[in-house]
Amino acid sequence: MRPMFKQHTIEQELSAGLQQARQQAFPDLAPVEDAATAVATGDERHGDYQCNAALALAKPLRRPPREIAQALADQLHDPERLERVTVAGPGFLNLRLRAEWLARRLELVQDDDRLGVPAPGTGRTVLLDYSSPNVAKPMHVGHIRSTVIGNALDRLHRFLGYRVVADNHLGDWGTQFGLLLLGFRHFADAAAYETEPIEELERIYVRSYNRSQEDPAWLAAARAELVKLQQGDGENRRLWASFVEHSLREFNGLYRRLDVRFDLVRGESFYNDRLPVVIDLLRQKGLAEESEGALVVRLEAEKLPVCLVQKSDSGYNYATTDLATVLSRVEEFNPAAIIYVTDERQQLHFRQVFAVSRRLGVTTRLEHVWFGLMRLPEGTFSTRQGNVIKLERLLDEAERRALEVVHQTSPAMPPAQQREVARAVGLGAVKYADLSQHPQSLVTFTWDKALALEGNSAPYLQYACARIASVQDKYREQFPGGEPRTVPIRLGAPIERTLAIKLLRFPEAVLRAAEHYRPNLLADYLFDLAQAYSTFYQNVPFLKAETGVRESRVRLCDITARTLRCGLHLLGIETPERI
RNA sequence: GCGCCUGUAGCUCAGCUGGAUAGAGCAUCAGUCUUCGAAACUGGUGGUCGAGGGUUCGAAUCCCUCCAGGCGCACCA
Repeated sequence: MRPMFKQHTIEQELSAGLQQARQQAFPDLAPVEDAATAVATGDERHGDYQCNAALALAKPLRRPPREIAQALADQLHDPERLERVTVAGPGFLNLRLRAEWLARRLELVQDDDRLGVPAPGTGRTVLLDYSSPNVAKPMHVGHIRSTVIGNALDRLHRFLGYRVVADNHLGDWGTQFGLLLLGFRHFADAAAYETEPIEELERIYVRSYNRSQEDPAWLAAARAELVKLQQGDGENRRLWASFVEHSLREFNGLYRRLDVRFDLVRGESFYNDRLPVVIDLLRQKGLAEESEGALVVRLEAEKLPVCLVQKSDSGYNYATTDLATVLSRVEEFNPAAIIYVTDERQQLHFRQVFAVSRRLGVTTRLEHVWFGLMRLPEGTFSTRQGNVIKLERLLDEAERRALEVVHQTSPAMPPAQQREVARAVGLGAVKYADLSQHPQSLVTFTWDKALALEGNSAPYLQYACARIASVQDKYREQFPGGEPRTVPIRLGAPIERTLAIKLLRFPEAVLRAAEHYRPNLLADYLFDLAQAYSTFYQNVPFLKAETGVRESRVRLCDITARTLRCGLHLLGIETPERI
C-alpha cells in the first residue's frame, strides 16, 4: 500500500481556503481578528462544514454579517471540493462538498495504511507515565482508569508518529514498606506468602497499619525498618525485592491480559540515589528554605501552597521523588512533553512539582492528565475497609458474562472459539466503558455499567466489524474474481454520502482525541460511525445491488471496517473476525 | 476557610472549546428476520441543561452569586 497521502484533514484544508478568501475579501483586517475556520456542521441540512467567521467579524468590520459571509463566499474558489457555498441564517457560511470529490478521497483513503491520518509527532518524543500501581497491593477496579486511559493515549500518540516512552512509575518505595517489613517479620504466613503472595502482603499491611494507629511504638519500629531499607540493609532489601518481584509477576499477568506494554518500569526506588542531588540543586539555586524543621519551596508567585521537599527527619517525600524523576527524564529522553495520567487527587501535587521544575529550569511541556476517582455507590474504595473489587475479578466476570451471550447468539461456534470471542468482547466492554466517558467525570462503579454489552458499547462496534467481514466473505463466494477496488466509488444514496463524510472525518477524531488527551472523543466518533454504518447496512442492499453499485458498496464496507478496527485498536480493543 | 472538579430526558452519559430546532444508549410504547449476521434497524414518548443574575447578534458552553455533591489543602504516596 502507498504511504500516507495527505498531510491535512478536510477541516484544515477548508480552513486554509477560508483564510485565503478572508484575506482577499478584507485585506486590511488585522490577523488577530482572523478566525475563518471550517467546522463540521451538527446538522446535515446545513451542509457538511460551516464557517462562522462572518458573525464574529461583523463588529470590527462594522458591516452586516450576511454581507461579510457573502463576500467570503465570493472569494472562495474551490470548485473541485465544493459543490455549494451558501449564506444562511444570521450569517453562517455553509459548505457542501462535492460527492465526486468525497468519492475520490475515499478511494485514496482505502489505499492508505493510515486511513488519511497525518503523523504530526514524527521526530518528537513523548514520555507517558501511567498505571503506576503500588507494590504489595492487588490492582483493583480503580486502577483500570489510569491503565486503560493511559494505554489509549500511548497508542494514539504512537499512531500520530511520536516516539512514546511508556513508563510504569511503580509505587515501590516509601513509608508503607516500613509497615510491611515490620508486619512481615511478625505475622507472615510462609505458606500463604508462597501460594498467594499479594493477598498475604495485603493482609499483613492492613494488620500492621491498624496496629500503627493505636501503638506509637509499632509506628516508630516501622519507621526504623524503613530507614534500614533506605540505608541498604541487606535483609530488608532482600525482602523488599521479593515483594516487588511478586507484585510485578501479578501486574504483568494483568497487563498481558489487557494488552498493555511498557517501555520502562521504573518505580520510585529507581530515583532514590538522585534525591539528595535534587535537594542540593534546590539549595544551590536558593529555591529551598527551612520551615518548621523541614525544607520547603515557597510558591507564592504561582499562588500555590508551599511544596515540602525534605521532611524534618531529613527523609525525602514524594515531591522530591517526582522532581528527581522529571529531571532524570528530561536528561535521558529530552521529550517534547511528559504526560502523567493519575486520578484527580494529585492535581495540586503536580501543579507544585511542575512549578518547582520550572524554577529548576525545566522547559519541557509537563501535563497532568487527571481523571475522576472511581467509587462505589456507598463511597470510596478502601483497602482497609475491604470493599475493593479486584481487577482480576472484574475481568473474569466480564468474560463470563460475554460467554453467556456468545452461547446464546452463536451456539454453533466451536467452544474454543466461543471462549476466545468472549474474551475479546468482555475485555473490550470493560475498556470501552471507561474510554467512552469523559475522563474527568466522576465514576461510580456498578457491574452492569462496567460490563454493558449492548447499546453504546464495544460489542456494538465489534459486531459491526464482524458483519462487514461476513459481507466480504459472501462477496468473494458469490463473485469470485471480483475486484471492487477497480470499480470507482459512487455515493448515490444519501446514507452513502453520510457514511462517506463520517469516514473521512476519522483523522479529525484521532487528532482531537490525542490533542485533548481524551480517548472518549475517539470512542464517540467510532460509535457514531458504526451507527451510520448500521443504518447503511440495514437499508441498502450490497450483494443484491447492480454491478458497479455493488462493488462501490463493498468498498465502503471495507473502509468502514478498517476505520473501526483502526480506531478500536487505538483504544486497545480487539476486533475478532466473528463474534 | 481557600482551591480544583461535577450538576444536561426516569437511569447512564455525549455535546467538536460561543453557533442554527440540546443529542445518544438503557428503560418504555409501536413496527421490522422464508432474502447480505435481529448483539441490529425504523418510528413514538420523554428536557425551564441545578437556581438566579450578567456579558452579546447568539450561552448547556464565558463571568458573578447561591444551592447540592466529590476531591484536595507541608513531614502518607
